[in-house]
Amino acid sequence: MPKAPISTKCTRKEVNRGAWTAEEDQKLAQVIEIHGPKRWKSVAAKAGLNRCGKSCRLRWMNYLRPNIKRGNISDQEEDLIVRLHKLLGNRWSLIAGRLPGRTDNEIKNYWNSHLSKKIKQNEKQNRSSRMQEPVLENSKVSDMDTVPKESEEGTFKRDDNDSKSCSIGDIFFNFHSEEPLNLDWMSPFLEMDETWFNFAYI
DNA sequence: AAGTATACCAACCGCGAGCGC
DNA sequence: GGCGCTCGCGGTTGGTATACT
Repeated sequence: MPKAPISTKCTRKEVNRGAWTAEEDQKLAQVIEIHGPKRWKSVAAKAGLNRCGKSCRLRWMNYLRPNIKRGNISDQEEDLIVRLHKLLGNRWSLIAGRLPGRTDNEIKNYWNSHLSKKIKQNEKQNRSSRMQEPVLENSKVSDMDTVPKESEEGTFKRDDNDSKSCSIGDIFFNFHSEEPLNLDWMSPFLEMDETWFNFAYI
């Protein structure tokens, strides 16, 4: 008889769901203060919360953690999010890692509700304005043209071998530069993870 | 004022990776 | 090596607030 797949879903009937109460937050924070943010299943049990570990982790990561900023994403932060998304695609945790006090969930929500629309609008405007411009020989492509299509749609893949087409120079050096940059040397780094990024993005 | 549409965001879900046994 | 558990991530859902008709 085949074994049932391991479920990560909180299926216990008695498990609390939905919005967290102030009391639950307090209990969770107390237990984490003592035992640390690990072993979420036991944290939930120790706190006497009828919540699954996953739910506790999410609550801690997005709300209860110290130094969490809420709301009012500044223009600077927004600009950074756009640039990072251009580079990394939907790797929200990496993007959040570059924005102190912001969570991946918040950035993801902000992107989905604000920025994705904004960018689509910009694209439309760019396209329509380009339609009216005369086509110049050897004319330089715009920033948008250097971004992989998938990235625009938010489905940039981690292992995308075509990542060379992402205009990393726009992000790291001079976002609005008119000068073409030779960035071939950087393409190997595009396959790497946060480590190189911490090094490269200052 | 009431009903409907849209925007926002907290929370949930499924999946994959990492780790210890 | 295989299994089970835990964690983290990204996609999605659903409830609430606000705007619009």
